[in-house]
Amino acid sequence: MGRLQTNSSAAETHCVGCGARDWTVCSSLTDDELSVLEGIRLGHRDYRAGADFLRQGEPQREVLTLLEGWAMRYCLLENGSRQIIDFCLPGAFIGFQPDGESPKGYAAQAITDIKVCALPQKGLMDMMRQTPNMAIRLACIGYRDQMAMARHLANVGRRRARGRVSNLLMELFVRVRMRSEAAASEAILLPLTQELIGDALGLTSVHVNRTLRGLREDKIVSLKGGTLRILDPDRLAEEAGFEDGVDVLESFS
Amino acid sequence: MGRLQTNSSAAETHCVGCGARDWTVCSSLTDDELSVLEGIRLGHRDYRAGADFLRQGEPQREVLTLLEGWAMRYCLLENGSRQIIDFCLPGAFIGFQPDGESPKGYAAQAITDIKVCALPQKGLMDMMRQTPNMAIRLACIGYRDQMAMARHLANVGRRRARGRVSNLLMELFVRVRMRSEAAASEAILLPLTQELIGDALGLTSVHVNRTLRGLREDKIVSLKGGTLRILDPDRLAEEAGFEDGVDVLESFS
DNA sequence: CGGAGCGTTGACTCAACTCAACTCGGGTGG
DNA sequence: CCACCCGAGTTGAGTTGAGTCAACGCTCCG
Repeated sequence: MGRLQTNSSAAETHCVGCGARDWTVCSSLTDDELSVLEGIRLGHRDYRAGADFLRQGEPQREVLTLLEGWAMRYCLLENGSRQIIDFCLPGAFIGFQPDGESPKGYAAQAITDIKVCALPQKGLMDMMRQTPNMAIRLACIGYRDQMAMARHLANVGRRRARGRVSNLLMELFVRVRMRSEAAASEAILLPLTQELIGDALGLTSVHVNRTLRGLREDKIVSLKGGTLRILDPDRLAEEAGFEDGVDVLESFS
Repeated sequence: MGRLQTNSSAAETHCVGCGARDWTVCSSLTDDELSVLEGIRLGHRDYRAGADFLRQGEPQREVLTLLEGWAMRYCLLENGSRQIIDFCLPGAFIGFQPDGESPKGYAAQAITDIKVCALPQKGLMDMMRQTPNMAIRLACIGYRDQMAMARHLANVGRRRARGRVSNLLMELFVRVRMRSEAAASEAILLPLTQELIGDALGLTSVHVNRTLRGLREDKIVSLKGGTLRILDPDRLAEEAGFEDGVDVLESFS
């Protein structure tokens, strides 16, 4: 379901040459540690846009690192609505749960076509026991993501629609910019529908639409056909509640 | 400011006898590891209700384990409003940040008078490098808290006031119940003002008040003078969106 | 050519906010 | 001991931000 091919074969690159490595768990591992990791990994996988590659309520024996494309983690509520927890960019570490046996509290879905690198939970836990470096790295990622989620929570809980949307766009802009070498133009690709934005921000897609119109009419941003253009960075930062403009970058994944 | 006394002295109990231990980082450490930890800890501290024992924007060289009382972590927004990230009960691990030097993204405040156990960030990191067990434990806590925060986010983003309040009360009830041996009566102590509840849920205190009135009039819960009484657990679970009633307990801290 | 999915817009509704007054209880100082 | 004050909780009236419902346009794709 959505899965394109089985574990890809010999053609698969080694971890050392991994394009996403700078953003993954694997960064800051020694070459030795990296080869251990390479020993236990289950290989790469591709999923189509829209594929649920991690299901809520099911236990999960694997952990995934996003290598290419956009994904998201989300919670499904009993009332049928969906809360998007976060948007994942290459390097994101998805699905880790200390207690591998208990059912996951969230699901994950591919937004664009994606490629992931799969690791067995168990093998990873074993490795953590032997190489503290790995355990530390995982802990760091866990707390970093926690911070990002706290910001997201504050955004949803305490800002009006315009502020929420501005804040999210700003955050995504920054995150995308960080991993593309050339920071030349102010346009980035944002493969999000208005419904996705709404589900991340606790708004309806209709209201996201109106809000975006407002921002467009005020010449602050334009989001059209998957392209986000920041027309007035200062105004946007203000609407978004970024006090220090773009200095906060460090704290993003 | 709010601090009652300096590091308490010899009277301080050993980690082995720590009353909060079952809920702390320290659980699941061997006696040896525990004595290492005991070697680096900075001692206990007491803070008055209302004291900000961890400030947003300042780097933090210490990590705290809550031993007694209630606390909260919160974000202050530029617009002056406050978003409560979570409520902390004894055992909570507060203030850990992989990169100890960068400023904290949130603050923490005592809700009641509290007692905490302080550890140096640096010492802890060193210990993690030597005892993988500790690193693993920290990672687990980080991901567990992440899950709790995701639930909180979903609650705030995708439920109406009545559902949010019900959900929060249910969660707190369960958490408090878990750490009190006798689960006899249905009443617990909840030292939260309506304003705190509002700031956690993205509501105004006025609206929390009306919502609580509604729940009281419907004979679902009563929250009066710091005492929470669940009058109709089933209805509450339904309002709160707890599908399995009280089976989800495991996943709480 | 016809759908399906996404975006856009308008008209109407309603949940939650704002503002403001008033109560109640506990603490404090004269 | 009493008057006062302050913080928390209540309640009402009016406002508004966001949701709902519904129609319609556009584009891509089969």
